[in-house]
Amino acid sequence: MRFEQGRSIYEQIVEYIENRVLTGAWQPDDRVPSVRELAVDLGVNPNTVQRSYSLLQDEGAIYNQRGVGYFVSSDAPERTRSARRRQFETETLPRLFETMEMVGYSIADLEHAWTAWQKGRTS
Amino acid sequence: MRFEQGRSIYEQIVEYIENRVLTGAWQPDDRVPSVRELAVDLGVNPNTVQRSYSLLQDEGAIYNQRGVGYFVSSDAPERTRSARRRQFETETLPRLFETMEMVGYSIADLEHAWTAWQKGRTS
Amino acid sequence: MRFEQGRSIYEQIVEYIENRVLTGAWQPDDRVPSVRELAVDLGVNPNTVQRSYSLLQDEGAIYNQRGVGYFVSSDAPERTRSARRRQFETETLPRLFETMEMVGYSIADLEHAWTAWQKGRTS
Amino acid sequence: MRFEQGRSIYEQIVEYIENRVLTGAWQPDDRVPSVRELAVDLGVNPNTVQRSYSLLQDEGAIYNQRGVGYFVSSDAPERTRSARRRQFETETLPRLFETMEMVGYSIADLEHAWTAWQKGRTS
DNA sequence: GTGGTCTAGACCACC
DNA sequence: GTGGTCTAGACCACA
Repeated sequence: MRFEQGRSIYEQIVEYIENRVLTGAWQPDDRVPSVRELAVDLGVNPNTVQRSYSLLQDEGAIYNQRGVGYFVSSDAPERTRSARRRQFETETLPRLFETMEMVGYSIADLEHAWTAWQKGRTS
Repeated sequence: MRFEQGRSIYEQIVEYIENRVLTGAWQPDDRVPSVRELAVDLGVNPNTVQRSYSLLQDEGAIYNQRGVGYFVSSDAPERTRSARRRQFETETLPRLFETMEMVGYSIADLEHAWTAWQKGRTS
Repeated sequence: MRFEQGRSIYEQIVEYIENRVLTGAWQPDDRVPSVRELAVDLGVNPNTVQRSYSLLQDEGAIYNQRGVGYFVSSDAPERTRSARRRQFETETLPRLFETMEMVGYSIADLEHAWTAWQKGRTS
Repeated sequence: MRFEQGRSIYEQIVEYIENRVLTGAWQPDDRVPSVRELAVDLGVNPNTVQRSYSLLQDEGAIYNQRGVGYFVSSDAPERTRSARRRQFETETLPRLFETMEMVGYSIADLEHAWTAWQKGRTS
């Protein structure tokens, strides 16, 4: 995984893990990688991973079993999905529409882009 | 103008001015407010405005006439619009589509949201 | 005449006038344009031209006849030429040579550039 | 390091660092001094160094690793060298040649000066 | 009047 | 520890 610059790394890790959960790659009660393990994998400071895990735990997406590790919560998928969806509707969409109007991007353009993107996705 | 927190002020000023240009509120060769003037208007430090102006000048959106002030470049609208559009297509859209798929938001849903937003816009 | 940005306008005007003198376009005791006249020609604030003229007068390149105008000094060509030459040898050349070494530009390269430049000059 | 007056400090810092890279004193992926550190070394304000680093980052000469520091880019030497060379050919040389013609300095004179300078360099 | 630079000092997010 | 941002205030060159 490569990180974009301009956004904090710990946020990108959170997003990465949420995506794993949303896509079902990680199932409820699966054990997630240990802090140190993931830190090595991502080439990142363990403190940074720790911060991401703490945040995810606060949100209830993962839980900790002392001395054992972190695990995916049973309701993580629904919880994460609804949170994302709410954020999507209240933050992403309004901004999206404003930008579209500003740069002259029509809803038709957007549909084309969507189908094009789906093709690229499946190929 | 009020500033969101979490993003730097000078970036929001840049965006604000670009929007002025995009919407045609400021025409090419119009003089933009002086650094000090805008600083007072926005209630920020002149250095902050200065930074925004320098950035806009680097992008070619405005130009400076020594001892007189800053002016909107003749090609500022097209330049800004195409820059925004490119960024929109390469950064915003892919992320958007991924999120849509992840949270189960269809292109039809998006069209509904669009028409709803447009109504709210005109009313 | 178009001005570069990054250098002060009054300096460029000084240089411009010195060049007229060096090339013989303006001869000793010729009258130079009035401050206002040149200011209009160059599309510049009269104060700026005035500043250039004052500087040239201090250097002895031009002299003023009250109520009449400015004139090229009799020794202006030699004076200017020797000043330029001194500056060239003490400031320009050392810097030039350092840059050449830094970017790997040989004296042979420079000769080629010279002949090429001369050709472009005559054509 | 002592700064010339008449040019901005942050530009001289940029040049200083580019020279370090060009001469190979600083190798790709070497860590450059921290902002605060260099500021103390040079006896200037950290903001000034920060400005230089931002500029160098924009040019791609250095990159930032969040929370760690700045590092020399892998292609910094070539990139910097070619940029300098381009600037040399398009800005320095034409002006040089014009001055030479104006003050009557021949290419032969210049070769002599070059060899003399080289001797002074090695001794 | 204009912009450009610099300092001093503070606060913050991040690693 | 690192860089990033912002403020306040000053000084300067320039038009």
